Amino acid sequence: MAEKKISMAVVKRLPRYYRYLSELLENGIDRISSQELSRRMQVTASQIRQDFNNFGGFGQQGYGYNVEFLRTEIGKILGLDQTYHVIILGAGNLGQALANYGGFAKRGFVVSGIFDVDTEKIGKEIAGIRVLDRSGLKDFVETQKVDIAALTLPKAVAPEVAGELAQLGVRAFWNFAATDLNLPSGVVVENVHLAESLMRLSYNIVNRLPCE
Amino acid sequence: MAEKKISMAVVKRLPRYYRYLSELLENGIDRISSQELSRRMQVTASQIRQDFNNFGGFGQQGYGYNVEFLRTEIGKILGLDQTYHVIILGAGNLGQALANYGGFAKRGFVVSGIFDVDTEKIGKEIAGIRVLDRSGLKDFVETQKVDIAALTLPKAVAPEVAGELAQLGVRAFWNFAATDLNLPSGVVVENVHLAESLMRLSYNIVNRLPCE
DNA sequence: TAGATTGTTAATCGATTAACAATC
DNA sequence: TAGATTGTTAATCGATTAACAATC
Repeated sequence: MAEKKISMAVVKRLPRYYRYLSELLENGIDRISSQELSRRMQVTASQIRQDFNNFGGFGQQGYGYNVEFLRTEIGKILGLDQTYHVIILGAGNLGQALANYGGFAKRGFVVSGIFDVDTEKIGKEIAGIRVLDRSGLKDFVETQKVDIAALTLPKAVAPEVAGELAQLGVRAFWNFAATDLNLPSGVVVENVHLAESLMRLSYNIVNRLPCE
Repeated sequence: MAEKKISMAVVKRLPRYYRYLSELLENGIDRISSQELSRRMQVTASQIRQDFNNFGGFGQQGYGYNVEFLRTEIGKILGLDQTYHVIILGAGNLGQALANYGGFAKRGFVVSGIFDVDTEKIGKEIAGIRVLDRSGLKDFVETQKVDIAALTLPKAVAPEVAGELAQLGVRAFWNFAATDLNLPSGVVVENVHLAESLMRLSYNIVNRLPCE
């Protein structure tokens, strides 16, 4: 299906729309105009309408948008109507934090395995899941469905482990290691580089604060 | 000092340059051309030169860039030549992960306090730092220097706690809570919305994979 | 119907890329 | 000097905003 190409700028904004729509729904608000959403989200109403129209008409002239419908549609676009099996590579603090965070399961991201090489950690349970030896990774991936691999391991080993997993058929990576993964095309990578985030913060401390 | 305004697009790329330059240096490479860096980083040489030139001439015609010099200069621009005192609000898994991550201290971000309301956690030590009762927060901020507050607490309380801290003079927030903070202008916020990151990943799984 | 608000086109703005003169 | 590569201007591309006709 050759749909019109959605720009990355739009895609990056969708999750935030989804969050705001979810909050509106929780607050019992069932309809909203682009103008009112604009006010709450601090983006232009024009942009909101342009963004939504990339996917066809979700609104109704003279009325606005139905919050529940819009939320569901954006959820579908984001692929939140599906279940994803996630394995976590690295049972350190960050890996544990991800495993324990309940919010993901709610959105259909189910952690089905946690792997490490540290014998101290192997066998322990995190969020009800036993930590497995990374030597059993190949076996696991070949027998279980794995949609996403979250990489919370040292940057020295991340590219290698990711490469192996890609070879075994894993098509999506949530990368927390401070390195770029160079994987075959067709494999998607979402990077979370905390060190870079912190540097942007310090940039703004140094360069923004004195002025405005 | 009214320097030319640097666009956010450029600022977002600086930490990645910094990372690549650090790696080059580790590998003993002391000089690099925009073309070679382009090849490694998968961005255009033109963009690299434009980016660096926002801050004045770092290179030399016919030679390229001196890696160590360039890295130091970008480090200064990013404010990495300073020390920042960080407090962590919320001693959950994510807060612990941040406190334990050694990489930050290396870059001048020193965790000086961790706060929680859970009596189970208060008094415990994380990464050598005792977890304090959040009721003592005001006192702490008034007597110690606090440059950055990392918010790893539930979204329901994050805006309120951030508001208090801003009132007490904290000017920078590293926000991991799944909510937007509406703070007075002059206060800088860097958001790390893991749920949104994961949604972008699932979007790409659903919408990118079948195509290319 | 009249009022409101979308969907969509056109105008503007900003960011990226290309090209080349300056210069090491 | 000749070759290489930056710094910088000009051209292109894409994203955002403004405006308004369509329509509920």
